[in-house]
Order: sequence, then structure tokens, then C-alpha cells
Amino acid sequence: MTREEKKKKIKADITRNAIALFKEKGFDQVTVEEIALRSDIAKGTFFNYFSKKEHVLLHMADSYLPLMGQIFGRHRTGPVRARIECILSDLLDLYLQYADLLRITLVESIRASLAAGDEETNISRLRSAFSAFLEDAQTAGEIRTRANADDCAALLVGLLFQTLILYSSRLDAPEMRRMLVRQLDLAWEGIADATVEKNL
Amino acid sequence: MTREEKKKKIKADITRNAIALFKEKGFDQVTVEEIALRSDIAKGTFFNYFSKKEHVLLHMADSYLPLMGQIFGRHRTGPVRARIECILSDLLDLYLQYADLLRITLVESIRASLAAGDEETNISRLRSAFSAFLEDAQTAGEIRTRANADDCAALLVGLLFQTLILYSSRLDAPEMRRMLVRQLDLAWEGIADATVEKNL
DNA sequence: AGTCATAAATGACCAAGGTCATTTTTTAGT
DNA sequence: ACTAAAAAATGACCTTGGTCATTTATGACT
Repeated sequence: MTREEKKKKIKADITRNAIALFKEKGFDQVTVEEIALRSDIAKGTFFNYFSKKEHVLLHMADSYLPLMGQIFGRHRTGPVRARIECILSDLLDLYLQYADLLRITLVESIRASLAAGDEETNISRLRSAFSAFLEDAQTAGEIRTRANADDCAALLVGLLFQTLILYSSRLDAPEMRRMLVRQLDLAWEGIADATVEKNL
Repeated sequence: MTREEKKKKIKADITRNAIALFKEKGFDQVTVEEIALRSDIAKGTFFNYFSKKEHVLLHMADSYLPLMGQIFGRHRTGPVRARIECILSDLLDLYLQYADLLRITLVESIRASLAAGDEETNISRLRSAFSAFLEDAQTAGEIRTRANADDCAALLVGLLFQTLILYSSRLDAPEMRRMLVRQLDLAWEGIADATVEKNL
């Protein structure tokens, strides 16, 4: 095993053990020493792999990337609007599966994005995934041609986040899904009253 | 001075001193002991008023509430769409004025909203403010009647946050304003291609 | 195999957030 | 004014995230 491979493996080990502990006891109740112990390393070594305890969460989110790709790939047929609804719904389900953990992960992802320069972040990758999806849809003519796919993507991520922010304390899955659909409807049809719009 | 008033005063003092220090040196570079010292209280006393260091930020955000009300009250004439644009732009300016501090405040507000049950949060108040504004606009007939004002408000807050998240590392004010306008245009007119929509 | 340079692991140590038993202050009732 | 009870202040103490000088492992080159 080469040096690089070994590092990858240890980082993956730490992440796996840390996440398992977080799921068991909650993020704040797990100490770095505990993670290190279970990963057969010293506490100091942990910080050779992650500069902050929270960064484990970001790395975990990275490892969910393929799953995200899968969600976007899963819905390929039918009208774009319906497919977006399915994608949003699947992302919501994913979130709800480990809401306690992903809640903090979401916060950390936002923090990272707010601090990051031009580097990629979890959130920018989510936007990109939507953007790529929408560009395809745009060539199919189901989306306003004047609209920019990146902007549409940002709008969709924004409404997803608002839904999570508003409801994730209650974790009322059906209500969250309804809100998601209503928000998507709004974003899709527009806020403006069409009759008034036409008169301008 | 009654007991309640005294507590209010001390809490306000702590907040003022803490924020001043945060602006001087940055949140992480300020210790609770330092805040306590400057506020003429003991370190332990600080935690009688704020259970976490971060909670000072939330309380500061609360105190900005009147200013927020002012922003919403300032734009009362002209078409709704243009007024929303002005409000969003003003909120952006407010954010940019102390971006370093408000960045962490935003993160903490999101964290609080994700954890909060049904209590009010900074973010829920922002949504409510938009919602009230939009309800007025709705009676004026400039907004889809089928649309719910709360949903529109959530969509607007969502697009504001996405703009902050995407650009606040670079702090490119003009670019942020442009993105805000593009997002609002999308939300206003809808993502869907109108010609396709009609055919459905 | 032996030597050296570089990468990685380590754990003693430090700083600072947060807790809590104890002390001090305030209020209310007599 | 005196007393008892409730509220608030305090700072010693603990925990834990994070640092860093030192030690140990690794791999390249002769």
C-alpha cells in the first residue's frame, strides 16, 4: 500500500468511525479523543487529517456525492417540472434519513460556503448538479430561454434550504414535501399575476 | 431601576461591548473573559445572560429588528416588483456593512432556526416581514392570487440567502446585486417557458 | 544494508468555553 | 429595621478542541 493510499484509508476510517459515533451519541457528545481511540490513532493524528472536528462532516458530505449523482440520474423521463419535484423529494428523503446529523452538516456546509473563496463546496456542487440538469431541460425547451440555468439552480437550492430551515425542527415530512411542491410551483409559474404582467 | 430593567441594561451592555470587540478583532479572537471584563462583570455572569458565546449574535440581530422594519416601511410607492428589489438591495447593503460579523450571525441564525421548535427566530421574522409586505401587495392585485404570501416570502428569503452564500466570500457588491435582480426576475416571471406552459 | 531527508504520528500542553457550589445582593413580609 | 427566601454574581474548576516540539516510520539513493 502506497503512502497516498494509506492516508486515504485512514481518513476514511476516521470519517466512518466519527460518523458512527455521531449517529450514536450526537455530534457534541462525541470527543475527538473518542474518535481517535476507535480509529486506533492518537488524538493529535486526528488533526493531521481534519483541521477542525466539524470538517469530518464536510468530508462525509463529499462522500455522498455519488449518491447525489444517482438521484439526479434516476429521473430521466417525463416533463421537467415533475422530474425536479422528484429530485427535490429524494433529496428531502435523504436529509430526513439522518436529520440530526445532516442538520449540523448543513450548517457547516453553509459556513464553509460563506467562507470559501472560489473553491468548490458541497453547496456549490449541489447547485452545479441542478444547473447541469436544467441545461439539458433548457435545450428541450421546457424552460424560459432567457433564464440562466445557474440562476434557476440557485433558486431551487434556495427553496430547498428554506424548507429545511423552516421545518427541520418539527421534521414533519409530509408538510415539508407539501411546502417543497408549493415553492416549486411558485418558482415555476412565477410570483407575478399573469394578467397584470400581460398588461405591462 | 427595577430588577427587570437592570437585567435588560446589563444584557444590552454585554451585547454592545461584545459586538464592539467582535468588530475590532473578529469573533474568534475575542474571549468571553474579555467581554466580561469590559462589561464589569465576572465571566460566570456572562453565562447567566447568554448560554453560549454565539447567542450574543442572535440577540444583536434581534436588536436590528426596528431597522428591518424601517427598510420595509421605506419603500411604499410604485410597482411591487420594484419595491421588493429595493428592499432586497437595502438588506444586502445592511449585510455588506459588517459582512464579517453578519456572516457568522447568519450561520448562527440558520443554526437556531434549524434547532428551534415553534419559537420565533431571526429568519422567521424576516419571512414574516416579507409575508406581511406581500399580503398588502396581493390585495393590490399585483401578485398571483393563488399564491400564498408565506410561500412567496420563503422564496424571496431563499434567493437572498443563496446570493449571500454564493458571493459573500468575495463580497463583490455589484455582482451580488445583479444576482439578486436576476433571481428576483426568475421568481417573478417563473422558470417555466410561458409558451410551453400555455400548451399544457 | 546503511544513511539521510521527508512525512507522519504522538501526547504533553495550552487556552478558552462552559459548569456549579458558594457567596453576595435584592426583595418581600413582619 | 430585621429576617428569610429568592435572584443574581462570582471565580475556581473541569473538559475538550486544538497546537507543537519531539519522536518514529517511510522511502529514496548509494
